[in-house]
Amino acid sequence: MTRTYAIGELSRRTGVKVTTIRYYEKNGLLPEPQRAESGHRRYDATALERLGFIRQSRLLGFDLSAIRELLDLSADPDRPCEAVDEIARRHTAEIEDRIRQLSALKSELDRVVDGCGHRRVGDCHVLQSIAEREAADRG
Amino acid sequence: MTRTYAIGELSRRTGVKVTTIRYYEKNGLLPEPQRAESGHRRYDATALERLGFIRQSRLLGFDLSAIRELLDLSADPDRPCEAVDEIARRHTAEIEDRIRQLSALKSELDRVVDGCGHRRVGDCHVLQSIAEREAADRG
DNA sequence: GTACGATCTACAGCGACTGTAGATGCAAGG
DNA sequence: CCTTGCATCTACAGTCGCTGTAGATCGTAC
Repeated sequence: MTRTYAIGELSRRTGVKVTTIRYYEKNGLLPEPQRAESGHRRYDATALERLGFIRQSRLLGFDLSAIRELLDLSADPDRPCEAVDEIARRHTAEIEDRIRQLSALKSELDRVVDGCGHRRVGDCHVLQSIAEREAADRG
Repeated sequence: MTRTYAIGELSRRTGVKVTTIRYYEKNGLLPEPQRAESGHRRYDATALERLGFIRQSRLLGFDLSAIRELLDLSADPDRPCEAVDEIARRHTAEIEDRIRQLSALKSELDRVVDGCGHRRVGDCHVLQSIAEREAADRG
């Protein structure tokens, strides 16, 4: 008879909020747990581990559908792990893209903000630059 | 009698989707336009300019409440433009933060993905690294 | 017994849209 | 004049990953 946890304790142990745990359950990331007579959810070590995995994946920026895939794949330990690799690399590539986009954005913004001499709004450099940017579309 | 535009033409000229234009109107970024007898919206050059400004601001990553502020400020050309500058700099700082976060995330991910030798899922390096990451919280 | 916190369900709200349904309008071709 | 086909209209639901709310019940400590 191993230890079980109420949802609040699971929450404390993983750092995932109670409402979020229920949300994960409703969205199929966590299986429906057993219930105490009172109707309260009771979790075991397996659930603790699984939720920990979900949390770490979220911290790494994986979205829930990617996490679902990772969990599904890990249920099947004999399959080759190319699919796992694929998901991780795709995600890395997305983050690289995002960094590139944001860096481009930042240089645009720097150009816009640069040289604001605290004039009146009427001839504000920032507002003018925004209004005049028609070339740089599709960022 | 200057030229007016139907919503579809405004959309084509600014690159903002028709539904998005109506959304902006509902959320107070665009004033309610005049209507033709049929009930169809009719826009003028002022609306075209304002929507262009909104689009460029969105491309620069400003959120709608910041854009609302910018539009409100620019309605008052005699005020000093410090507030405008403030908004732009705050936004730039947020983007710098975001880039820093994503860069940290990317090195984490690189460490996780690194050295996947296409094993079986059962001893997949990627899954293990995620499962074992308990130290690096609060990213 | 009673007070307080934890848990329950069910549903609304966030931001910035996007998509849908079902009803009209309008301009061009036959 | 009639049809075809797109544009436009309103109103509302769905996206993602939660968060917050209301109102009820449960469990535990005093």
